[in-house]
Amino acid sequence: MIENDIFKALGDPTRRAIFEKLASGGSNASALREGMAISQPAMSQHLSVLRAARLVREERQGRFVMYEVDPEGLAHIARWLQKYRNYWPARVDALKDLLKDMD
Amino acid sequence: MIENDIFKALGDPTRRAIFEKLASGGSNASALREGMAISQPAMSQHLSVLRAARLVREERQGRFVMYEVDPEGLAHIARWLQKYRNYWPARVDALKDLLKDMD
DNA sequence: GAATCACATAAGTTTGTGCTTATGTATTGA
DNA sequence: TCAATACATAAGCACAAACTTATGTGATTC
Repeated sequence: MIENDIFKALGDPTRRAIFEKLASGGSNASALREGMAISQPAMSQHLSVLRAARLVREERQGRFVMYEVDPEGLAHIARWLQKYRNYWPARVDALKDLLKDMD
Repeated sequence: MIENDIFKALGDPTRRAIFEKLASGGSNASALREGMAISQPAMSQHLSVLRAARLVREERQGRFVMYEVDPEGLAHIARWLQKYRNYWPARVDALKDLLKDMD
């Protein structure tokens, strides 16, 4: 049940902050820590949780490990959300616009 | 930080099951329990968490309390997701279709 | 107004989560 | 090959979360 991993991963504010940082550009684990008052092991553990949820993916580059957003996790949320489309309020125009952009 | 409440609420499989049930039709708390191997207090507590996250809303009807999906929580997830639209994979056609339906 | 029904809340227990310090592992460069 | 760097893993601790049983509260019915 991947939804569990995804929602649990995003249920922690520190992890969402890390994810948000990565969303504005890939980075290695050490660089991610800058300005974040978080220990190295804590960061490593958070990244591990995000990776298990497929919200983030890694690629080793020498002795650094580059992290970046994995679209798979986000896509999964989008698919989950879609199941409840009947309940979305009428004012999702912003979302409509964004999808127009993708054409 | 409402995202915390929302994602934490959805991070529990029992709570997602409850939400899913409500998505296919409003119901009172007792009716929700049917076929769910969950105690009455547990259900009440789960509903309380879902309500705090604005994923669900209630309305007292006599001595019953009707629960139904609150669009506000879902909309909040949609808005959150939208921030990362750059990372959505190209194949979100299903989502596009759904938005066409809303026109 | 007393019993009953539908549900909420309280208090306690167990398990899970997020952190810490300590140590291990892979890669690089002197 | 040895030290340093970048990161992962292990173990332990404190707190939160999900359950339980017991009890409280508001609405209905007799």
